[in-house]
Amino acid sequence: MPPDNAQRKRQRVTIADVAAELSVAVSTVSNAYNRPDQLSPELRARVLAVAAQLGYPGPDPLARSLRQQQAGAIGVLFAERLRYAFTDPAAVLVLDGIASALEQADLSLLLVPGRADTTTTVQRALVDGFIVYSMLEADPLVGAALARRIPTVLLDQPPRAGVPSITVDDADGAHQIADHLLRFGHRRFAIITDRLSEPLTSTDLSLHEQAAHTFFVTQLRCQGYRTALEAAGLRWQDVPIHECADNSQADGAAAMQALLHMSPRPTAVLCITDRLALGALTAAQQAGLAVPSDVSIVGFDDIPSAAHASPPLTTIRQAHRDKGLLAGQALVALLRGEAVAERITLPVELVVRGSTEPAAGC
Amino acid sequence: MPPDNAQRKRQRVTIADVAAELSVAVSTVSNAYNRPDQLSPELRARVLAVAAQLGYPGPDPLARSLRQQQAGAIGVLFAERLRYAFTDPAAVLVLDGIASALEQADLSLLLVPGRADTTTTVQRALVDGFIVYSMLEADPLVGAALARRIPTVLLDQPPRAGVPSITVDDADGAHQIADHLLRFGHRRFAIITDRLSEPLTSTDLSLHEQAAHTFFVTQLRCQGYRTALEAAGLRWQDVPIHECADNSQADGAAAMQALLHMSPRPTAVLCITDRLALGALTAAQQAGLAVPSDVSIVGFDDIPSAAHASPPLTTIRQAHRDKGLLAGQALVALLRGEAVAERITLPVELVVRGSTEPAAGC
DNA sequence: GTATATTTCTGAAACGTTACAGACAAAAAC
DNA sequence: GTTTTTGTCTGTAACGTTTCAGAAATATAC
Repeated sequence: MPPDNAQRKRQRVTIADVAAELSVAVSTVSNAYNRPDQLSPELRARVLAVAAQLGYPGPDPLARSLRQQQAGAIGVLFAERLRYAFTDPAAVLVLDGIASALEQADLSLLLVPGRADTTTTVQRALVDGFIVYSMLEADPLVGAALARRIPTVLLDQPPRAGVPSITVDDADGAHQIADHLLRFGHRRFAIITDRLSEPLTSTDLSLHEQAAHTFFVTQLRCQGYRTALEAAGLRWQDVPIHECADNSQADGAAAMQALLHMSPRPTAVLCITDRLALGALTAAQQAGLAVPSDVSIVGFDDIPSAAHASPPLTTIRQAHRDKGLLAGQALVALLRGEAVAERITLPVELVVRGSTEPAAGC
Repeated sequence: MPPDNAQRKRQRVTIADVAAELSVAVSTVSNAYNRPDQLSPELRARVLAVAAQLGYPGPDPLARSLRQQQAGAIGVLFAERLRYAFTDPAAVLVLDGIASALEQADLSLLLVPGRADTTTTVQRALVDGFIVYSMLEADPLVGAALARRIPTVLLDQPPRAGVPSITVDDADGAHQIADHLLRFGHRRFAIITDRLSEPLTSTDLSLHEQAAHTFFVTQLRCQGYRTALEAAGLRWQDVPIHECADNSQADGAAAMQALLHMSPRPTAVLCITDRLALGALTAAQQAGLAVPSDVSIVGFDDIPSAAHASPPLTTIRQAHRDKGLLAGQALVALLRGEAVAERITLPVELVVRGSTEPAAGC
């Protein structure tokens, strides 16, 4: 299709053209669209007819939004790559929840691409507010969003004073699921996690230093594992941690393969997400190991496919969709000038399924 | 959190305030942000310092967009409920593809909620273009989008003159997969489809009448089934069609249960999507039937979980992600004033897996 | 030392609306 | 027959930027 068709950028028809054609005031044309009660039905009909004839596409949204000082959309900042939003099952559920909240408020949802090299998309996003979801605390995009000084809600983010935050009790979940394995008599653990800036092998201080470069939920979950294992008398330094570049099944499988070469082999593998766990599961089985009799594997998140794996995955359930819904509702409330809780922490629940059993010799 | 905190709508700081404070022209402040080469580094530093001190959040995106006549985002119209976009695996892949294309062009993606009762969200969407994806042709939202007279690409939609359209050869796919079953000797078919306005049991004319109220791909696929079956000497009127309200596994299962009560029972079930097929599969198995020996089941789309089902699903593969990518790229080209193909049709591929086998007695 | 660039800053005109106060006439109230 | 209300329509001032031609000052060329 040549560009010189109906979609070509031809001379723009504005409200002024319609007004001129009819010899009425521009405000009258405006009223025809926005306040039908402010003019006679006959005139309104004429205005609309002339507008159609002239090819006037209706009031320009940008001009209207500038005048009314509202964009009618909220922005979601999530992950480095926009496409990731559509790939991760847990994220999909969260976005679904956000979408539900917005739908009720007639707001649109702007997905802002998070290229690390520029913050301009955030600075120029036409939105009335932001939901910042699972970004690195040090990510410039987060700073750029907060610098906009528009209503913002943090979701799975380190809380900041003055900004409503919704978080999940990830540390508790990690603690619970590690405890579950400890009660089964497991003593040789390994951890498969997504990207850490450095292995979590040093002191608390170092934990804090690297915090800004580690995903908040990753931090919390690792902390949960740690406190549980240390409470059982295990030394954190002795627990092998395998770090994956991506939260994907493929990376989980690769990590598992690496762990299987260790000796003594771990009898329980703590995966920081279900996707990694599912990968680990298949890798273990392909290596000829039986799950859970040779090795117990647990995940985190209870994504839909966790229940359908064989064996089904023992994991930590959280209400992904409600989490998103809550965040969306909080932002909507903020936009309306209503009060909002500064901090909400959602509970988690241990879901025991077939991928775990007592350690051999118990 | 009380609304009177840092996020309260306080007196707004504009570029003029910064300029006044410094006794420079507003254009100088503007240049400090947008054209650093247009002013001395010292003055620029002073401007930025004063801006920070005054709490100026940077140039207002709405005003900038109005002035520059571009929103920096494109809108996607999809399904009735925004949340559906995040639920359907095929749609997720398509959106992922669209997102990739936009990411490269530094454009954001606006998901417009499609409430049938109002078109205002479409009319007011702050976007430079639209991708209309799998909407009912008669949906007012589609009309509203086209009425905006901004660059638009149709995806899995009935083509319209002057608007670039990207479609998939769904009819061919349906024909192929029906043929596959016919070659296996099947003669007793049933069809499970998503919402139709009326059962597809009448003449071609009626097909056209209801077209505007049926999803385009549903139409194409049903046509494909029909031509294949009729070419094999079967009468379309004799083929039971079960219509589902939603494209969900649950609805597919319910449909299958209904079909199982028929006698003679169909030996082959054509499902118009993989999700319906997966539901049908489990329902058949729960009813004590073996798939494929008692009944062959096929899907359409080759979503990721189709390969992981047991038995894995025979289906029609299409390049969901590439489809979205192509649509995104076409829209980007349109926005740049480049020429774009008016019509692209993507091929499909039959993927034979374990859910089909020759009919008993062959 | 004049003419020509170059750098740095300015002012006003858009961008296309909507909100609001008011003008005018016709209808309603007393 | 005056006042009050109602119904229609108008004009103008925002909304907060960016753009662009040009002014002023400073540097460069000859």
